[in-house]
Amino acid sequence: MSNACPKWKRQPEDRPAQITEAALAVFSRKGYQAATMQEIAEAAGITKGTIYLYFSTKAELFVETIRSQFEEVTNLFPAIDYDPNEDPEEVTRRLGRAFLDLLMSPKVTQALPLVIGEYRNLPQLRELYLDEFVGKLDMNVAGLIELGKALGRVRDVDPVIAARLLLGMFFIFVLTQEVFDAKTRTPMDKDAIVETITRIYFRGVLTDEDSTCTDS
Amino acid sequence: MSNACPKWKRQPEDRPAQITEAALAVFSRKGYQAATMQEIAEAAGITKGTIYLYFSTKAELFVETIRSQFEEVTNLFPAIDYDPNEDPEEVTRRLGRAFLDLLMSPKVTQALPLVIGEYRNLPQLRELYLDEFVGKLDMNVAGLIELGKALGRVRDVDPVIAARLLLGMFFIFVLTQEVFDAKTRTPMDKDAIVETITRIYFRGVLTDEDSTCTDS
Amino acid sequence: MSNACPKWKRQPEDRPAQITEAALAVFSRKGYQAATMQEIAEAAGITKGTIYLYFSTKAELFVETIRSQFEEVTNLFPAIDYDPNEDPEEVTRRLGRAFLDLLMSPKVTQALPLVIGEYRNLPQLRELYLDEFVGKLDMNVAGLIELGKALGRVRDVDPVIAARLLLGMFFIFVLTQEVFDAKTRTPMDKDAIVETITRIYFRGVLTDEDSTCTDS
Amino acid sequence: MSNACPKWKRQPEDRPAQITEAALAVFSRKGYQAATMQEIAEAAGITKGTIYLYFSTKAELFVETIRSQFEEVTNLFPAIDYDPNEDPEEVTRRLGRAFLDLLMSPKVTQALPLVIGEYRNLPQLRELYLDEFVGKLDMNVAGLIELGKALGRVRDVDPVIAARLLLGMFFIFVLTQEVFDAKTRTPMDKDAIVETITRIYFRGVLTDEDSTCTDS
DNA sequence: TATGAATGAGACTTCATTCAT
DNA sequence: CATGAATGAAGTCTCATTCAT
Repeated sequence: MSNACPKWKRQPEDRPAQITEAALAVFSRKGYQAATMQEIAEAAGITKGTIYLYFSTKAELFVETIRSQFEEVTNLFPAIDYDPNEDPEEVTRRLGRAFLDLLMSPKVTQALPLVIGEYRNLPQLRELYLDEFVGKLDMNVAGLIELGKALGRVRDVDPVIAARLLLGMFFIFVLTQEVFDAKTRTPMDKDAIVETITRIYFRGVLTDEDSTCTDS
Repeated sequence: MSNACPKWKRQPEDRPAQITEAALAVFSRKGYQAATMQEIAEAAGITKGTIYLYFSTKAELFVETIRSQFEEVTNLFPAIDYDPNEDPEEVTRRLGRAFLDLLMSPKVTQALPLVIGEYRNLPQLRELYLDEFVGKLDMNVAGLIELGKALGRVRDVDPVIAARLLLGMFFIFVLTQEVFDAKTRTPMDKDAIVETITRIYFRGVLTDEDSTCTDS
Repeated sequence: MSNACPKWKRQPEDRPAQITEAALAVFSRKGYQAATMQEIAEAAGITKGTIYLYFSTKAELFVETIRSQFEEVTNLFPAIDYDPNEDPEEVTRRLGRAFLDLLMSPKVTQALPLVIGEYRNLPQLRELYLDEFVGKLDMNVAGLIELGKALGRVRDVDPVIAARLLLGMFFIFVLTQEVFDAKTRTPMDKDAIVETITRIYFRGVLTDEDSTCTDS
Repeated sequence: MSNACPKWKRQPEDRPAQITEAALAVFSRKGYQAATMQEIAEAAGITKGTIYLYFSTKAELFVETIRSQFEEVTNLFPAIDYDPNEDPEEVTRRLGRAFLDLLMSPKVTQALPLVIGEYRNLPQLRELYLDEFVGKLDMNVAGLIELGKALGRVRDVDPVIAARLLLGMFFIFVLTQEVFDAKTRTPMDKDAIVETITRIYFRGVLTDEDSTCTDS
């Protein structure tokens, strides 16, 4: 195909992916507006003009970059196999762990703040966030909760609200510890976080003493 | 008195506040970068140059705008009077309600995404968010949790982590329902949200049956 | 006159002079364009608006500032009393000294580069420089040279050219040593400069041996 | 070849030179501050943005413009071939002529006042003037003077001071006649100027009669 | 007289986008 | 396909000048 390419040739096989990867890195470092096509091109090892062969505007490049990240993320969590005999708390501790790893992966910690920062001017991002991210997460977790309810293991709560609460618990740590880098000021042990989330989500903060005698 | 003066309004005592208010509106509609000083000036009913009499750069105006919002918010929640005889769950339901109202106020729903969108290029925002917002919230709630622990009402959890989890539960709804406007697609009853948060935070999702016999 | 002025009152007796003095300092530090009315006002201990009570524009202030300096300078050199019996070389050494002192005074070293920098956009400066400065200097010195020629002491040279050459000899040192501050890199003794100028101007650089036998 | 292309000229090999040439013209007409990038671009037949592909700021463009002029000038005078048998006065008359032509060339008459007008805010100009212009001129001429001294032809004068005096003699005419355009009011014959400079520089203004008997 | 808040035109500079090569 | 020189619209910030007090 290439007539004896002398050095390393930038693989032209998957230019779009090559570009969105570089774009994510740059967008994530500078933000959407502050990032320049020049920088992105440099990061991708190509030149400005070439980007326009694959993406018609900067906005489109941005949206596609975000979409490709979200796709990769949501592709990761359908694989929840649930064994009804397993201790439900244990199931969720395991799930919670996987969940936090996912939400703390660079894909998410980079893409999320970008979406939050730019959804105003790029309406597609709003759809993307609500449908592809929150929506799919909700649906996944809500399904588990409904299952638990059917089995009498889970209380009578709104499954979607409950699902989103679990997301929120993880989210706040991702946002604060990772995105805002609070981990350098108030370090928190990842295991302790997962453990506390799991415990509170399942048992609540009150002692059993209270929990056995109170009825809300 | 004479509102017929065609040009030139005279300083209405508090120009800075007048400007930051207009600025919040415009920033919140367009984002930091996309907002122009021209627009902000128009929104404030003055001219571009006048802004620079009070704020030396756009960045400074932005940071001060955010700071003033955060100040107003954090000034609102020290007023937590806690009666030890009151049912702790009831206390928190009440507090939770106030909390959600606060976090769902325009001040927060406008300021937060701006901070998340721009903290990269404006380091002061990071401090502001961590110190003035998360930090103060953590401290407040963590205090209550410690009190609960001392009274034997609350389990042995890390107070700061537990506090932040509560914040996260509210936060995800603010972000999703308000900021991203999911309330127009998946409306959720505010009371149901607060009720579910309170119940889960205190009792967990599992039924009492489970909760009395399991030990994590 | 002043009803018990409490502290030091800025003498309102001669505002224009007070302002041009401050203006010279600021203009000279920053240049005409880079100097701001604000700075000048501060340097004069008054406020911006006040300047406009005495000078209608920045350009006018500038021209008047320069004019006042040139006036003071040219007022200084008519006082050349010439005693025909005195050794002409000695006369000029004395004059040269006074001349250099004058040209090296802050008035000149500050005003000259300003004129050179801005004569393009302010035609009045060109007149000022040519008429008030060069013209008067030429006339003064040329007069002496004509006198010398009449007495047979001075060779047959064009008096105006010769006069201006003397100015040039001093000028280059003022410009280079003072204005451009070369004195910090290639310090030169003031006396040596005056001595060399005098000697060369009167005797030329060639040795007497040559000077007696060559005829140009 | 095709001069019908409406938009978009392709890089004519040496854009930088094309730009600095246009810049010199505009700067020299308006001064540094008053010149606009727009005007310069128009003068160069390109658009504003293009200038920034070659010069990062207006200040850099200015300094480079000056530097390129000075370089061309200083590249012109090393070619002083000196024949010891030639009459030294004749040598210098010849050199003086070349010197004046050089200093009176547009390169110098345009660049010098610009330097004098802006050295305050652009420190590099000071270096440029002192090192590239005055320094190199001094060195050149001082070399000749030292040679003359070694041959016993030149008196015991400080070579650097003496060299600079010669520069000053030319300089004042350039400044006054050319830069300030005094030639339209008091025209002076170029040959007369060179002749007078040469004569005075070599023989002084005093008559031989005096020169043979006085000893300073 | 003096003030200084307000004005608004104008400059530099950036950068997404185009297109001749 | 790829390039990168060129474009030009747009935005921030400055500052001389005005004028109500």
